[in-house]
Amino acid sequence: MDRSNSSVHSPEKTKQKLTEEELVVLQSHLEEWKEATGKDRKTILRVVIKEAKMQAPKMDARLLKTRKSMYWDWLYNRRAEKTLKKQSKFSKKWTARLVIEHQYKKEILEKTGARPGGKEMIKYYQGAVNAIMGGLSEEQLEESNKTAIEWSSRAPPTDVQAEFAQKKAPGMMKDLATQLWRQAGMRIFILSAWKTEEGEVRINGIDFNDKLEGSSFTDTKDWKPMLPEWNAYVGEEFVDRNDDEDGNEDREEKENRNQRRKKEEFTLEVDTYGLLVILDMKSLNLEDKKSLIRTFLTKH
DNA sequence: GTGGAGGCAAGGGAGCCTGT
DNA sequence: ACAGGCTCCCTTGCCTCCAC
Repeated sequence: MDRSNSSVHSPEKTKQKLTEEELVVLQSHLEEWKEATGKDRKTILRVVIKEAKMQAPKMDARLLKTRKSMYWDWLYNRRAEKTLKKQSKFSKKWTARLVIEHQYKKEILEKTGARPGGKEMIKYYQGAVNAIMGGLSEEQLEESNKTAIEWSSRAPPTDVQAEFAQKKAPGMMKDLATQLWRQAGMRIFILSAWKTEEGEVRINGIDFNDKLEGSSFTDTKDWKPMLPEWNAYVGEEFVDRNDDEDGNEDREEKENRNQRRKKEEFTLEVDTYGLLVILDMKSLNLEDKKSLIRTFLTKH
């Protein structure tokens, strides 16, 4: 932000630096910009141009055009401060469309008019999404847009998280383990805990070392002693997170939750006696299953 | 024989990248 | 700033491959 720092080389080619006032305007729209996509970014840029132009030094039409590019570049280059070069491969950006696909899943499938899973269904899927979206009001679409920003910047609701935990998380963990091994020569073993859509806590130890030029940790070492501590932590952590989640729950909801908490504690307690909780078998491939079952049998 | 993993199908949207 | 090309994503169940 040091104005005296402007380039002294080939001044005729050097753009005039953005003023502090212009930067204030840009900064005020940055967060909005980061969460927006495509068309919305253009809308934001228009607002920025309108506001920043008032703060900009006097200039002719040609310079003004350059200025607009500078605004765009300034915002674009700050689109993801933390990972400027590359978005994390683990991040997920929700769009209004993706939100609608999730929220209207049942209606969309009905709309395809075909048997789920068939070629016909796949063929008509996108059209069905478009039809559903076409049937929504401006307000509903705007709401989906807001939801998309909310889900991207904070987190999607628990049912979406549960689905992700089941369908995508195993692949993500394998990816993480592979990259850490390749890029850092690092070995990891992941002890995880997550909540299903039904609200049950599942615990899983997962290890890809035998697929990464190494031998399996879970297969060759006794990792059971880790479980009691982990279970205790999970018991506390998952309960706390729920209580913090929303402040406006009614009493009935709270009671249901407490009942659920008891069930969780029971599950976890059993676990501390040394039973491995491998409820999430679906998420494991054959090798991992064999490995876990071998470990399980060895320990009993 | 059984059962899991992974590929596959169509097609529209969206982001990224490159070049201008 | 933006066009165009490329790649990936998303949907669900079928089907093949493979290990046991």
